[in-house]
Amino acid sequence: MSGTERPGWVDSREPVVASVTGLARELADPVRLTALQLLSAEGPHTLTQLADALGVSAPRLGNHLARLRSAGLVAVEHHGRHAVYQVAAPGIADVLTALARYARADLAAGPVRPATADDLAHTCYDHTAGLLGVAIFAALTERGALLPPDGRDSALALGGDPSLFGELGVDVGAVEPGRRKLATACLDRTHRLPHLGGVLGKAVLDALVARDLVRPREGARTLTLTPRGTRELPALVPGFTPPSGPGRVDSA
Amino acid sequence: MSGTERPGWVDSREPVVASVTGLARELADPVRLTALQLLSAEGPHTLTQLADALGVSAPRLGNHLARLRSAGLVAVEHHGRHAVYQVAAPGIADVLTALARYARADLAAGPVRPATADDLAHTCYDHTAGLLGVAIFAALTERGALLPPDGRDSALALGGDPSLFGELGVDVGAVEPGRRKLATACLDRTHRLPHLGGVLGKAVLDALVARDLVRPREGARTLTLTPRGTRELPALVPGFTPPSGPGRVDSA
DNA sequence: TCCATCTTTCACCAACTCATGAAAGGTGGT
DNA sequence: ACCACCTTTCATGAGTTGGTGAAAGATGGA
Repeated sequence: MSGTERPGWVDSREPVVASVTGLARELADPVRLTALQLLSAEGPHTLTQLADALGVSAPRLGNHLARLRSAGLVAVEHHGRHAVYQVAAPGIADVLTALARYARADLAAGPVRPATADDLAHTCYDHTAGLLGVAIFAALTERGALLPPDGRDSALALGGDPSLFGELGVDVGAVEPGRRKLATACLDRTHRLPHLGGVLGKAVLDALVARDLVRPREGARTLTLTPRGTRELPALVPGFTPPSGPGRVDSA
Repeated sequence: MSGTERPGWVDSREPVVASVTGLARELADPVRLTALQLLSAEGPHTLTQLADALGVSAPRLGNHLARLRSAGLVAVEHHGRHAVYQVAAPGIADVLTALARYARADLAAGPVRPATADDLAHTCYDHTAGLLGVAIFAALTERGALLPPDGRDSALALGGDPSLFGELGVDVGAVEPGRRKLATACLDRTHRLPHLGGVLGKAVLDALVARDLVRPREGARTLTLTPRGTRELPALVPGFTPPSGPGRVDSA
């Protein structure tokens, strides 16, 4: 449908083009990308918290954060001698999610099948991570059981429709937050998408184990899918499709 | 910039990180971004078609397309002396959509409110463009009335649920494609999101005019929202919210 | 006050990106 | 065969980006 050709299609001064390419440039570096993913999923962090988490030096991270700041993507608030960073552009989360999903499809189409058993499902402290954990989180937010993280608070708010929690075997009202937070988002290290943590995350994992859908392996973090889990989880958690065959996947 | 990163969060060899940052790098240039947007929305193009449309020289575009090709984002097929390019990674459309939506929110939050009357709604040949056209297209695909473009065919396929067409006042069965295609995606120049073209696009515009929701201005491409349109269109087209009043907009 | 800690800035150097223009493959029509 | 056209490659040079380490602001506690 390209009819009349005016110059201006490709013009870095065009606002939308400038906005998109500017954002893409910021996301094109591993440090900046990971920092934004962590801030977006898990809420505000101090510079050293972030530097520790990412395993980079403080000056290196500081330079990148300064860039992100002048791009308007993060904001800093000084509390005493600590600099607390948080995302400043709320819409960034959708972009990060779209990119992470693209990467999953991209790698799945590639030569190496990355889905080891450990990648399929494992525990992160006491909650579910891996592809299963990520799929559960996505289903919860899409079904309105959970509000997606807003990058400003490390605690997650519940949505208006907790029915999916019920289908998973969790009675939300019965889950008591003790010292721990009720629900948090925890960025999956490999998939770069959030999974559910906190007391509610533990409750979901307990329910899955109680229903014999997954089974923890002794002394390891890997969760194995039971035959029943392989059969029932894809229907229970839209978007979760174990890659061909039962829980056993031979790794290197 | 690379090399000595410890196995950890920030490692450009980590597959997901490499995939995302690699994609972001490709999207960080106006020529590559626009080429991908055009190919993704409107289907395959020849190199010179693209170069004409974008207003750049053939060698310049060729270099960028070579990059996109080795990044696996586009594929080329040689037909005689023509090189036909098309997108090779289907998931790219979702990323481009997310980025364009981010840009809209980003610019709306900025100092200058870009929503002129012309930007709100105007005609593109004989169909609806501007914010209204883009919102109609998004609503049609999300409601299942239209399948989103797949980057391989310039013609769009209809979805399984044409009810939104009915609500817009269009009887899909009565629309006869003559020489023109029934439905095409046409990339909006400013918003970088598709709107509906083809005979069906004309039918939608005609229906909106017949219902006195919008009114074409004599001798201009600008469409003005009627009071009725201002009242009824937001309910009819989810996602379309005229920025508080027909013409003038004051900053928040 | 001094000291430890957290944060930011700076300059240098290596590596990368991109536009340009010329020239070299290919292909089809005459 | 020739010519016109479409496409690709190449080298150059200007500009940008990113890691590093040292050093300079800030802040709070002793």
